Amino acid sequence: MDTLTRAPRSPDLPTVCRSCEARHGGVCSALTAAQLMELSKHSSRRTIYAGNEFIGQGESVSSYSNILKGVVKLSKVMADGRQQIVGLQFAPDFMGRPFFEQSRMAAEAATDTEICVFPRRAIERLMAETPELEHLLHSQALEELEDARDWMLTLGRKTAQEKVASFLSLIASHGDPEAGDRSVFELPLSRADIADFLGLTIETVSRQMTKLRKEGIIQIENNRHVTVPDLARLAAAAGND
Amino acid sequence: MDTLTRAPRSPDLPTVCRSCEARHGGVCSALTAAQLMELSKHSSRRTIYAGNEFIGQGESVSSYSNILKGVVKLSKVMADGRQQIVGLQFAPDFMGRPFFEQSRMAAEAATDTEICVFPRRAIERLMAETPELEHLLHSQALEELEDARDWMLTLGRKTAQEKVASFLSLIASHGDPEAGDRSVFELPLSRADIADFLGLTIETVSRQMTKLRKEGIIQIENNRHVTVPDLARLAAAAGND
DNA sequence: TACCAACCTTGACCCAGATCAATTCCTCGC
DNA sequence: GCGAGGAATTGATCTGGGTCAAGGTTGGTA
Repeated sequence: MDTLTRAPRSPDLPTVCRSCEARHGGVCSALTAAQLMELSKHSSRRTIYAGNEFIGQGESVSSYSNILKGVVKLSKVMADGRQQIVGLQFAPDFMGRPFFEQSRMAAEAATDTEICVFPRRAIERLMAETPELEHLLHSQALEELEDARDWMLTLGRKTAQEKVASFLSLIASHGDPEAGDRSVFELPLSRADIADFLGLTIETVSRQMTKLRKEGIIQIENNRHVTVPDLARLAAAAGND
Repeated sequence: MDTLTRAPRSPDLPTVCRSCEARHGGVCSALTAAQLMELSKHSSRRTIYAGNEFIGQGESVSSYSNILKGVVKLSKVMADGRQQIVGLQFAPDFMGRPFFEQSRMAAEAATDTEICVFPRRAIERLMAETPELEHLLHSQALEELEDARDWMLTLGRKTAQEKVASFLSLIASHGDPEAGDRSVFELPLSRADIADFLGLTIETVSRQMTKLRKEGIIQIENNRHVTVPDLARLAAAAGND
């Protein structure tokens, strides 16, 4: 590993994953063009339809992936069926649990999702020879940790109203930036999923959405299409300082 | 960084932090003896008494530390004072938020605590030149992330009874292993802290402890000293499959 | 050995959110 | 356009855990 000579990054070669024919998110930006080409040979694109679970809780994981499009929910389930969504992954997030053979949660497509899959071994080899890649994944993990801890505050200490407003704020800030306008977005989750994310019931989520609507903080069309006239007001309703 | 020659690990030199005169936890095991000696020059030992906050929320962080003894609680506070403990750090955990200049939470000693402090820059320099160190901190971060997500399930979906039992299980499994027996331990947190960790009130924590006591699942002496006759029964009460 | 202050427990009551039970609303196939 | 079936809303009622209010313990101090 010490003796490995890394190919210099060449600006001539496109830094895209060939098999995906799409620019990857974070992972690829730490790789040289040569490494990317090599990785491309082992990677493949997959489409996963909404509601499809593609990694089960307790399952062994032999591949990692980049999310190219869509939203993936990560959840933990108790023996009696109680469920908690512990994280959402948006494009262009990298998904994988380096070092853990067994997944301790399930991954399911919330919306129709496209991912680029590479074998676990390929990433681990690259990580061993490219400190920049490990650094990138490390900082991603720390950000996810920070997000998870923010959500713990939401779960443990906020009221139903604040939880729902927090969720809407989260989606507003992670929503498709192509639309340009952060104040109009589609909800990627059903009411049932929102409830599982917030530690509430479907009925409570629905009631709080109605309440926010009647207070003029949000507008809802066709269940999923949300408009927020004033994002600051929503943030205030979420209890954010 | 590519050209840096790392000193070989020498078995003759003790891999301990000189100024601490104590063996470090994870961080130091990835360093060579020479690096450890160098790090020792910049590190110092500190004692922090229970209840002392040593990193404030929003404060800028210029040093990292190893916990040598004691328990540290990490917490987030809302503008109106509602508080959530988002993690506990036990010896010999490494504490620090590489890459984040600003701490987004507070760190406070739960019990009397001894830490070994080094400047942020020193660790960052070492991390840049030692991939093993980054790898170690990366895997620690992933484990903390997994723990945080497990706790999200506890916060979002468990009953008060299950939450308290989950907390006791956690302490039993992280408690001082010198005692040998995992079924007898001192609680490192007050009832108020336990409540903040579980998203409950003091009164509810107290009532659930009494209930567990009356059911014979635990014994309590002097508020803090706990005996668990049957750890499996406690785990079952915590809702763990 | 007595006092004080912080911490913990217990009781009575209340309310936010859960549960149970209908409707009503979308979406999609035909 | 029509109907079927899942998804969402709304209403009525219940309850787990919060709130408010006393006491009881414990440990430190003199």
